[in-house]
Amino acid sequence: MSKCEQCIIKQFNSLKSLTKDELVRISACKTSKKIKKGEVIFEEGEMLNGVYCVRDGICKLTKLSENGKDQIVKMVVKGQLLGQRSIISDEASNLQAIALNDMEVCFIPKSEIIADLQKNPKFSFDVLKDMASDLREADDVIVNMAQKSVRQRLAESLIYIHENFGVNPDGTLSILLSREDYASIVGTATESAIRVLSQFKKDGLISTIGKFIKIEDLNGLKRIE
Amino acid sequence: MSKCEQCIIKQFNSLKSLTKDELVRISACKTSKKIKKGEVIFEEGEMLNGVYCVRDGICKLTKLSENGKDQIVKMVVKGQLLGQRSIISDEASNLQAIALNDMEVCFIPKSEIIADLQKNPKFSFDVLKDMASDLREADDVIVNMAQKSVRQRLAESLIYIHENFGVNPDGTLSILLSREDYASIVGTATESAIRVLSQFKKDGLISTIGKFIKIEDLNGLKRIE
DNA sequence: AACAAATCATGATTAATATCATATTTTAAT
DNA sequence: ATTAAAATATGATATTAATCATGATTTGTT
Repeated sequence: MSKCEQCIIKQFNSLKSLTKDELVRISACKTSKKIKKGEVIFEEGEMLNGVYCVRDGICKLTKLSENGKDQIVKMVVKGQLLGQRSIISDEASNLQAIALNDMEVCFIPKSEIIADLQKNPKFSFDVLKDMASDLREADDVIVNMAQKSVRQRLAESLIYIHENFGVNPDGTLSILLSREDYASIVGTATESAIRVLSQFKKDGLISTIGKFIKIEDLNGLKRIE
Repeated sequence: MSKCEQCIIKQFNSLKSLTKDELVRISACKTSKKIKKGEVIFEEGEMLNGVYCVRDGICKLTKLSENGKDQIVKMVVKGQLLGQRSIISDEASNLQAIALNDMEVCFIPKSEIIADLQKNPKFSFDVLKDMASDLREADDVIVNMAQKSVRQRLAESLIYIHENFGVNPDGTLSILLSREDYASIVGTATESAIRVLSQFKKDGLISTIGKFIKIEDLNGLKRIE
């Protein structure tokens, strides 16, 4: 099993602020896990015993609405941490995590993380910054949900995925999502998401290669009202 | 000017985790301010030089949407801190803060807060918890915005205000908001907010005393679909 | 290869909400 | 007190998106 001290993934999250010693200790008690596409990493309402460091793959964080529909609140990709919020507030998770493709994660026990948070101010400040950034993003999502049309939100989601999660060699979005997932990000009916994507395709804003989506006219998407 | 060490307000926020010494130091460099109803505390895009501790009054945090409408993202009341997020991420504020009534706040310079965050792990863990809680609330708002009707969102906003900000002696909501503010919380047109509130009144779910709103049938509001 | 199940697609209809228009009432200013 | 401006209210209409219905296509399974 590879060692945290040498793992390059941590460069992308707050674990980079841990000392060598702390990393060695974490490495000793962490467990690596492979998670299959579609598998649940943790459930909404579940008490987490630690955080996950995503070494590879992507997952979605969803919340079940009272009307029975799932809403995707955030996507977490390689390099990011999963579950800090619940660990910090010492509450059951408010979100469910589901793998969108095959994943590789390291699980770090809660006690270890909490100890480091209380001992290493640099680490805790880094986690604080992460959370501040998540909060800012959440504010943006709230405003978009409240004020923009489904067309706009879907266009912006495509742009967001393009800019934040990158593209494959052929230019298609690296993340493969079902139409239902898109609907669940945007907060609309699946049929509506399908309709809007079809329209984008007709208008030459996007194209599809198999199930993959490619943005053909980024500026056009940005101009959607 | 009153001293932070003796101020009871801090019991309600993370400043309570500061040591006596730290509080004395903060007390020495803080400034008290009175803010009139409607006054802007800070603008979206403004660099904050510190955080505000709200001693009295209520303010709204809004974000301007691209379509020119303001969205209320959060309300901050007596006892809470204002501006931590921006200070921590060292970015311009993503939100504008406007007083909803006359306020009294203490301004604590950024350098002081940052120093304490880096020195006092208990304080920084407390701020972390605050932020985690804000993030959880933001997730809930996202899901509500995405999945619920205007009627539901407005009903829930009334309940939220009732439960979190309390009522006056006559049972009316302690916070006085314009119909435009309600629209801006729910993310709808002002006319729509007015219409829904009128309907709630006709249905006996709420009543109004002057401009104040009183919840008459809490369970009825909760049952709104 | 054959089949079932899931996903994607599109049309028709309905429901929710935005927008525009216009009163009425309340608040603020002179 | 009078007037202007802002906030509240309500109707009519237009737009957006949800829902219901039905097929086509893709994917996974035996």
